Amino acid sequence: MRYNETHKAETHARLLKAGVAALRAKGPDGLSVAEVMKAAGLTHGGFYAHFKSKDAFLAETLSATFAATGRLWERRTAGLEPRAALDAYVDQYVAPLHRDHVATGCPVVALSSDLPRQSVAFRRAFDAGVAQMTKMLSGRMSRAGLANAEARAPAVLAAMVGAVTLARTLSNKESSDALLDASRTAIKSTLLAPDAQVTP
Amino acid sequence: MRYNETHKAETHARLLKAGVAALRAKGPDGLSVAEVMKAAGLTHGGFYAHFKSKDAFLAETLSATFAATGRLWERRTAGLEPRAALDAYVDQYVAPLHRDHVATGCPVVALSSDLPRQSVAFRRAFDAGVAQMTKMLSGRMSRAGLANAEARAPAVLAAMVGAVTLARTLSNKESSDALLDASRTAIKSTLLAPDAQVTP
DNA sequence: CTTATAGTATGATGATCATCATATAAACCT
DNA sequence: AGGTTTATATGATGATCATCATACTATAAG
Repeated sequence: MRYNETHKAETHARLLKAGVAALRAKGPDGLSVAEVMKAAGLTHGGFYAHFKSKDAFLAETLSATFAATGRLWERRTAGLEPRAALDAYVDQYVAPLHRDHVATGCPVVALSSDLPRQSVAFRRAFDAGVAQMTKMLSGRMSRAGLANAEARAPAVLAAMVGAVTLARTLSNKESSDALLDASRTAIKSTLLAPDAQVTP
Repeated sequence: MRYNETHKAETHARLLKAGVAALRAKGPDGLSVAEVMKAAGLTHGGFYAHFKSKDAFLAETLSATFAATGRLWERRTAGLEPRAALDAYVDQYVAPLHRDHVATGCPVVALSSDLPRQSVAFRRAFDAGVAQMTKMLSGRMSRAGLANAEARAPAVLAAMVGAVTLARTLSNKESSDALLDASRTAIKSTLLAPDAQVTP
């Protein structure tokens, strides 16, 4: 059948949305083409009218995922003073709620170990996503008056990623909560380390 | 054919060894039964005489992997003074060499995001492995004269895991090296934080 | 009102895979 | 020496999957 001009673009967007919703939960390999099409209310055959390959789809989905989570975290700290926004970011990232929701949480934590086994396009998208996150954190840090933000942001992000990663591996809830508490505290004190040269 | 008593146990061990060699590189799902058998010089059919299922094999392989890397890190710091051993552990873990060798590196970094999609047995083995690593680090810390070792070890381990995880996602070598440097420094200064109460 | 069109559906193909049933063969025991 | 045993080999089964070829169908354009 013949559709209006925007129809294909709308379907494309719908497929991406379905991909974003499922990628972190199922992983790049666990996500099947048929499943994505079904989630968008279609059958498997038409997929290749929208994407050159599954790999291309995954790469595009990953970019969309980073973009979406980026917006989400912006929204969560919107309206706060720079310092409060930075604190809130760390507090909410290194938290049980984040740990317990892989499917809507940080894609770095959800997908990092799949990376070496994925296509070049996927890895490229991942790299860009991490760069975006680092830039965002660095921005938050410098707006909060911390010096050396650009140089220090990657290590801070690493500590945050590691905390949620390890917290997810612990089956004992108390231990996991305690780890998050300890990491949150350590990260915040690292933020105020000597070379941070806080401006008033 | 009939073999001597130890033959089956030897083959079992050989299969595990093949699994250990491949698990971190290919991931639990990317590793195929036939491939493991072939690596051990056998054909696929006999697999189920040794393991109840692929999942059971993966869980056993993961335990063996944690055990092997544990021994490896012990060996790497053997003979050093407690304080030097702790330093060496952090230095070698948060390092380019570790980042560049997924297949022989820390299983937590290599497999963390596969965890939610694996069997209960696998997750249990992972949990035990992390507990072992935490205990090992905690031991190193307290032998090095640091107080609160048991409470602080998990967060330190998280920062180490996060550093290598994030370093692996960065395609730019310089950025990745810089991240490792910064993280290593931050982790070491965290080790000496106020509540560490260093004993002379 | 007709027709060309383009987005989807149906269905096939070939690949990979875990798992299992059965056959084989060589060494241990008698 | 010969029958028994048992780890391993061969081969089949059914499932899942990415990808593609082809058929359909409703509508926008004429």
